[in-house]
Amino acid sequence: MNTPLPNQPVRGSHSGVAIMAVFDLLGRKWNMRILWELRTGPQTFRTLQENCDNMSPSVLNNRIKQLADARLLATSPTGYQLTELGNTLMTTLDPLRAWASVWEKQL
Amino acid sequence: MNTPLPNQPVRGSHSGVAIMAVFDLLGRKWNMRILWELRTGPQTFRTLQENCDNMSPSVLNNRIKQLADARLLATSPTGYQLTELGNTLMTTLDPLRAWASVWEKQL
DNA sequence: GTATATTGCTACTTATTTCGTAGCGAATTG
DNA sequence: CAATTCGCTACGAAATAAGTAGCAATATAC
Repeated sequence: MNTPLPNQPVRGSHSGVAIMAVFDLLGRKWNMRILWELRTGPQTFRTLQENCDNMSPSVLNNRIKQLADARLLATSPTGYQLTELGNTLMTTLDPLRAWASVWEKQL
Repeated sequence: MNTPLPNQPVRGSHSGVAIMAVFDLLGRKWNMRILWELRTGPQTFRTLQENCDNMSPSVLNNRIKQLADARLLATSPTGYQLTELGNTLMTTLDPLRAWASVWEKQL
């Protein structure tokens, strides 16, 4: 499973359009969640795993590599943390929380 | 595969917190892409399939049902289209395009 | 009004992804 | 130096997605 990056073909699309790479990357299970959990600060492998409902370590490890390839997270002395890019992504996804609560009310 | 909805347990989380349901739903392959393709207007089953890189009809059908359950899309005389909720979701995801292009530049 | 094409699917098989569990080697703590 | 914690790998089982064929219903063409 290769890491979807802009300017190169991604799963299901050969256009290389950046937004398609985003959909491919974030559409893989756990990726959005992992970034979300790291919003509030760095976490170790095992803490992150616990916070992501004990997702399997093999998948977590795989995801960490993908997200690192995509320059959205990086390792630090205190654990994995968002890069600047990862942070700005989370900021653009931030309004999702508000949307989710509207959604919740309407259902 | 059940449809993740707020206020009920979703894959990997039993909290019922709305944002987790969003991650579960949007984290499934094609869901974000399908909504994105419908941004600009209604599409028939087969057109949608073509625009989603000829995804398999079985999965498309499955996703349509999920997204309809989640009240994000509905059928109309001219094909499938976003509901009001679906539209507001796409609006909140709109800044992703801008982020994606920054991402592209930095890689 | 009958042949042709298109549309929305379903069925089924195969491939890929994800899960779940066990556990190892390195670093840290007592 | 024993015990724990940590990051991670291996690997079989389960779930999900892909790929292909095709059918029934409606629309279009002649």
